[in-house]
Amino acid sequence: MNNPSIDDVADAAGVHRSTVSRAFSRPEAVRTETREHVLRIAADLGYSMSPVARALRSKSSRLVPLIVPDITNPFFSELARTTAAAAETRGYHVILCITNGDADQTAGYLSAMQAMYSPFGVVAPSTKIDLDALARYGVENRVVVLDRVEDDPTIPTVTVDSGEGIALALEHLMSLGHRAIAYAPGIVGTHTAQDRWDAFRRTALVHGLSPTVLQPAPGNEVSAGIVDQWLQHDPRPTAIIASNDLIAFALISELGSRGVAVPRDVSIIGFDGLDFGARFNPRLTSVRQPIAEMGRIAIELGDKLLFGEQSAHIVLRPTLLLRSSTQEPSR
Amino acid sequence: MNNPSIDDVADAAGVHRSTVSRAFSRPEAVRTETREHVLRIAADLGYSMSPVARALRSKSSRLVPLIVPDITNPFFSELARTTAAAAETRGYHVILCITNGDADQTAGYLSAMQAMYSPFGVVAPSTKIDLDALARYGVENRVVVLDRVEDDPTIPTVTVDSGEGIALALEHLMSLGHRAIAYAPGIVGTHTAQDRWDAFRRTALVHGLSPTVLQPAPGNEVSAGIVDQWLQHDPRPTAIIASNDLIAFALISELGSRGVAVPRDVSIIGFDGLDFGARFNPRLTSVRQPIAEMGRIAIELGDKLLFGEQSAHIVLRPTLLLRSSTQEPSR
DNA sequence: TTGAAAGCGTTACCAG
DNA sequence: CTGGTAACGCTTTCAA
Repeated sequence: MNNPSIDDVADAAGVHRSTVSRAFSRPEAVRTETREHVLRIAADLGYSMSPVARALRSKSSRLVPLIVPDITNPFFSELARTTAAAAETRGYHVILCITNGDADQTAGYLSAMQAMYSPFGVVAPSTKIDLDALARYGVENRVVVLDRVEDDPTIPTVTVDSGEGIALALEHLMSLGHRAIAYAPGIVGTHTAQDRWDAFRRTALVHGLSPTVLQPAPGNEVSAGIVDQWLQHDPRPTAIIASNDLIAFALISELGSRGVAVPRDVSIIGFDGLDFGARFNPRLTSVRQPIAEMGRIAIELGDKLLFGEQSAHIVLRPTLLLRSSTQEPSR
Repeated sequence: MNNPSIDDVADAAGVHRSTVSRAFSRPEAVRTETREHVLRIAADLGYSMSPVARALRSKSSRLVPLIVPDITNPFFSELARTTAAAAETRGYHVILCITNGDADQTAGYLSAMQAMYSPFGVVAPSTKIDLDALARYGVENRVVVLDRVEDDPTIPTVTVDSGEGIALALEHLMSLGHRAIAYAPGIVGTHTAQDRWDAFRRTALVHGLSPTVLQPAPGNEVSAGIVDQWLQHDPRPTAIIASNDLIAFALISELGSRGVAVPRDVSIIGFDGLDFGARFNPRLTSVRQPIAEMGRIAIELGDKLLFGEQSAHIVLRPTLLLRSSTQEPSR
């Protein structure tokens, strides 16, 4: 027989199908002897429950949408990896939802999530825009928001302390002797970018530095624009904090193509601490976000949501990842 | 009313639920007038079909597993992006399945795929091992294999012509004046790696070159091992073809940390043509695989499988992506 | 602790 | 072309 159903198991075990059902989903509600017998027969028959039938009847599946703007961004792909791993560990399956930062797509995924009876979803939003869609579906649904502080305290969030990260970067550069330190915000509009920008400004002032920001002229390619700004600045900053690793990579590439070497001519520190940074040229010093924990905690929070637990707001601490893209200023 | 069911629509439209069902799934089997009326009412009510109930009854869902060894590898993440986009276009949803190259995990995903009534799956296997799992689950005829030539001709495949890609790389380097050209195979065991290796050997001989292979000593870190080999070689190769972009990145990083500059001291060409290569330092010249097409075609082939079409074997042609990591040899 | 019956929201099949 | 009936495989009452 090909795909044994619950009735096949019930018949073979000489019990009713409700007993088989209970043996799997509420083992404590079945006499030990019966349960073991049923599970044995089920194993012999190679039975496995139909998630589809279960979802239809119980109105709850194990399909967890992971909503990200762009999976080719290594931050999100590392996040996807850790989230998917944590999900599988707990018997969930991750549905990959790539929005390209488009609110309509996000909305579409959220409604698909309802239709699939997803127990909860994990959202790593790019911009404010995604969250409007959330507001429409998210509150009635169950959603965990990553890397984004949310106004609504009922939505659980997992974030990393931007202020601490920026302070780590700044203090590292200062300890190397840098004083003219610039910040490269990159593409604006994302909430985390804004957080880091603010933190830079604040922290620089605290340390008595004048906060230089390398804002590319609009219309330019971002990294080219930042390098232009850097070249024009007087005094020219001896170190740059990039708002994320991707910006740092692009910046170093652009500098390289103009004959400026990192860290010889200028130190660069990123923000994310992507594994890939260890294979960049030069190896990228960065503020490391605990991405593996973020994924795991997101799934745990979602899981807890099901048991009616209070929504939590977890703030993780970044660490410094010392590699080869920073050194003492040459002057 | 919250989630209107098919019966709600039927009642509101004054027809039977079978008619509503047909209006959606086999429109041509319903009189135009009736169909338009039904669809209108359905839209008014905000009705959308329950994919779960449909899957249970029809034994077919729109959930397509995408099975990859590692999503943080940019080749696979770009593939995931294009595949997911193509899937959504046709009303499929991609389930992200990350195997870490583990056969058990692959097997688990394949059986989950059956349980979810997936119409087909897309597999980008890492090693031979993944395919054994495929065979065991008897889902051979519901799977599209990417980037891997399969022995069984009934399995549809999408691949890129390795021979042509290697020839493109070799001829590019030769046209620059290189004669001492080495190949860096990187991690072995994957089928495509083997293909490219063979192609290099063959093509080098055709061009009258002696095929130098930079095989890292076992136990070493791969990129360090390759660089060691390169340093020891006499005459020292003036150019290296990396078996994929990731190896090229790691190689350039390792060379950089030893004071060897690319392309000044040695030219490097990758294989994949990842978007990210444009942000590397230096910008990476590479053999470009048409990743967007691979994803799209994979979904199309899967789609066709459902209509009982013959399984196809699509071979795509690579192109040369000229950037900044190659130049004339200095000597 | 177990059994029986009634759905969950669809589609397949057979009549008309 | 449309309507009715019976499933799909499970969970959830409610009774025993």
